[in-house]
Amino acid sequence: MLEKAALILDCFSPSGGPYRLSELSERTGLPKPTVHRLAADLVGLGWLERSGPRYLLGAKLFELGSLVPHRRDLRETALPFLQDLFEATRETIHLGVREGMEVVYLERIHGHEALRLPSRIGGSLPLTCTAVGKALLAFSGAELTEEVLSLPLPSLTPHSITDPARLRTALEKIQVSGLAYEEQEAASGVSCIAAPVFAGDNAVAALSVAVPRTRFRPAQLAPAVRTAALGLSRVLRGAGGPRSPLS
Amino acid sequence: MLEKAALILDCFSPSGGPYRLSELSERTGLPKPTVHRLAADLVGLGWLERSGPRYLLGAKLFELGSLVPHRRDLRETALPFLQDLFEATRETIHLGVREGMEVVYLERIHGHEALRLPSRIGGSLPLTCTAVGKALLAFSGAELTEEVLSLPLPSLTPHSITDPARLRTALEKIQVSGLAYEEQEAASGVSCIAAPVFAGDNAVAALSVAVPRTRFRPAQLAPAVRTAALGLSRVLRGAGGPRSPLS
DNA sequence: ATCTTTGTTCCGTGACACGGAACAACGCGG
DNA sequence: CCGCGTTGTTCCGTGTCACGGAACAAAGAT
Repeated sequence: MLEKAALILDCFSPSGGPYRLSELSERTGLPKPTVHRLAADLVGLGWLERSGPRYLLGAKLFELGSLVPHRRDLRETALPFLQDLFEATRETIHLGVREGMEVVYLERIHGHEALRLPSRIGGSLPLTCTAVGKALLAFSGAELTEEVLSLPLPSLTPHSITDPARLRTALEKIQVSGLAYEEQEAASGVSCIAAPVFAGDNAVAALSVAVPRTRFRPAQLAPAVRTAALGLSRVLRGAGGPRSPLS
Repeated sequence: MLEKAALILDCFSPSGGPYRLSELSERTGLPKPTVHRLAADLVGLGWLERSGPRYLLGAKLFELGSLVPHRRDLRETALPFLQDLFEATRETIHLGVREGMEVVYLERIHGHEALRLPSRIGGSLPLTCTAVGKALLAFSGAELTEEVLSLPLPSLTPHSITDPARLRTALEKIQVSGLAYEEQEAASGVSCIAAPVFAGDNAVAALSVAVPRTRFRPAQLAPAVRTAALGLSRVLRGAGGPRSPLS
């Protein structure tokens, strides 16, 4: 029963858009009466909302989602640095963490100029075609790198790297420089530069600046991103303590 | 069964803190084996996580919560204005909406100086003792005002307004000026100024600047807050269209 | 070493989730 | 205006699986 409720809620990933009863029934594979009953229950709990014939994710989920400790704490301590980075660049800023073989975005701030990007808070993208993802991958241990390279590389645009050899050399450069670049691999017309945030040897997060390709000036962005990432690393080291628990 | 799962998850509001099995059992009133089984199921779905003997809210909830349309869309269109406001003031910025007789915060951005405030993203506070809440209340129709005034007024600090008459005159001033003030009513040592965001006659949101009491200069903050709120109102009007559906 | 508290497993019982079928309410084209 | 496909809702008999007491195991506390 929980499982079926989860199936229903998962329909809303990643579009979030409203669905009708029969769409939910079709997408979940559950019979209509079952969806009807469960959806009603979920509405009662505030996990879904219903406006006319359409179902939407409910406010309660927003409330619960905001409380998830990992996400909330990191976002909270990172925010001042993201703001610094935004003020320094006035471009779109990302904060992301690794989850399996994907990057999950915890925060994304921007000004009035809306860049059309596939990244969304709470959403995930392949590690291999975003700057944040590459920064994370380059500092997540050799085993993960090998695993990623052994699988077919997904692509978001025609520019996404799909050649394992190219990716490998790219990762090596990132490990040396501490900076990850990406040009139109996640969205056409957008370039990106990212720096890893460390807590120990491995990256626990990464932050990036996304810029329209036409005005991408890496030399000017690099110091800002690096500074922000190092500042955050330092605060995390101090806050979590050097005793940082393994699990 | 869904209801019981919801009881468990609701234990994490508002602290979000980790709980042990028996704490969950006690807080929910459910017998231990039941909680044990449900918690295991929830972990399987990613709605809870378990580190050692402690349960935490899981990453899946963050993902789902980020998709809730009302919250996400408003937050997204408001963000550039929040950034403007932050750059102009370099103080803590809030974005909130009304939900029943409380204000729910959708966003809170700040710099390195951490103000100790009761407001949290996804969290809710009484309408009556926050600037955002008062701005919302003043423009949510007379019926709601009367209902709020007819009930005992909650307080967060000794400075919170508890006298209905005082609150009534305060609301009238807000309706005239389009600005809501609050001094140490939500947190001692912190003052706040808020402006409503309109979509039609009523406020759909409000945004505020929170400042340490000692450097609270309303005359300098007021124009900035008002400008941001009006800018957001204008964009919302344009985006949602003047045909804005009722439901 | 003993006791207390917490976590886990087991399992018989019965509540209630389940979904096919039948019905009602739309919306559309003729 | 009226059939007709689609979608939403209600009903209800069946069978399942959630339920939680009891008993056991593990971890701290004294």
